[in-house]
Amino acid sequence: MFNQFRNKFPFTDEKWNEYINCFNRIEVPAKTVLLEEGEISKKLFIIEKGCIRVWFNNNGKDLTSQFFFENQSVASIESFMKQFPSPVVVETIEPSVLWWISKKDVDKILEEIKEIPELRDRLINMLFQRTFDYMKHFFSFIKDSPTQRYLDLIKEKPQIVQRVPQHYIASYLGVSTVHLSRIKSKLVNKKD
Amino acid sequence: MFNQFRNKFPFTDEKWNEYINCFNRIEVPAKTVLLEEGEISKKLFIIEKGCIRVWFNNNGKDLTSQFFFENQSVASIESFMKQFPSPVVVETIEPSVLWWISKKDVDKILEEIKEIPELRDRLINMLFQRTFDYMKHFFSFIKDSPTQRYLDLIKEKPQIVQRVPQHYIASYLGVSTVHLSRIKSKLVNKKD
DNA sequence: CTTATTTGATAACAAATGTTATCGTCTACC
DNA sequence: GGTAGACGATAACATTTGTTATCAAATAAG
Repeated sequence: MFNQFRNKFPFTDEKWNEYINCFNRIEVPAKTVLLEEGEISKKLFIIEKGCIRVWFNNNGKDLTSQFFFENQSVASIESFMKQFPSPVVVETIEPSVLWWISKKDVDKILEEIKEIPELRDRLINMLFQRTFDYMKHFFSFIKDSPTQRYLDLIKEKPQIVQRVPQHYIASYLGVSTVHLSRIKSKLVNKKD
Repeated sequence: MFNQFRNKFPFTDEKWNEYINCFNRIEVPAKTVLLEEGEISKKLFIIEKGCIRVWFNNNGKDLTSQFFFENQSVASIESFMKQFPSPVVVETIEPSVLWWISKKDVDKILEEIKEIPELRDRLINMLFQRTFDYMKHFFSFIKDSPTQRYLDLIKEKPQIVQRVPQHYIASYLGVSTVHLSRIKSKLVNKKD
């Protein structure tokens, strides 16, 4: 699982192994809640196999804000970083194989590597990039119609359209499942 | 104009005056465009008197993303910081008295004060805060109805409701002017 | 293999929102 | 003081989207 990243980090083999050993492998079924709303996040997950969604409760309906797939790391960033109660739920969609690392170990590693400016910059960049992605998603709610958002999703994140059940996609696009069905059927008819 | 901030900065009088002298006072009528869409931002503005909106063109209709009032600083942050073409237009709403400072002078000052960690942190915090505000605004588009957004606006930013023409508020809330009128009239009737 | 659950499509109706047009008021400017 | 333009309210109608209900297909669990 981790060997593929080995050459990206300037650590001694000893350090590398020490860090790898902080991770714990688990297998969970579909629809496993990894972090409840209101809970304080203590674990960061990396996906070996499977798929996770992050959502929050909005007047009884769930609104999906992000999807994650293989090799991505997942947490309620605000809750994990600042140890606030999480505003979101983290939940598997498919049966998944995950590796988790505790907040304590992450802090320890971050402390140890903070002298390596190359890594620090990469980390800050990662956080920024995620923030930008988030912004872009929100932005599209204001700018684009649901139909346009769906077309963009097909183009830019085909994995989501292919692997995720449609009602989660509807909740990600901010429309009802019925309306997403309508959108799809209109698109098909337009092509004819 | 600047004396009110004097005690917030740990500079010698000499440095303070040098920095103050980087600012240029201008008076402009209402609806003056301070930064065009696509232009690279070279000036940061501080408002002594008046009111500014930042908006972008979305399929021919303008969509206001932010309002600024007295004592706030205004720029297309992305364009000013990274010298990209601006995605937004910066435009006065009322006749305004502004102070501007050039990108060059800002860079010079930032370079000089980067050794003062207190100031650096305050600056980073400011940027973060603005990003959070932005996020919060976007978020409300997904979570809340236009009516709810309008009620929140009255509560949290009464200045906007009081000073800004209604069609700009409609464009800020993401609804047509007609619909904002409807929302207002429904609210009035409900109170009776 | 059988059954329960999940998923997705569709219809019928309701509610929200946009569009266009008209009118009245207010304000800036000559 | 008169006039053009900006601003806001309202009506009538169109379009988009949500809601509820029903059915069919796919999938998972026993």
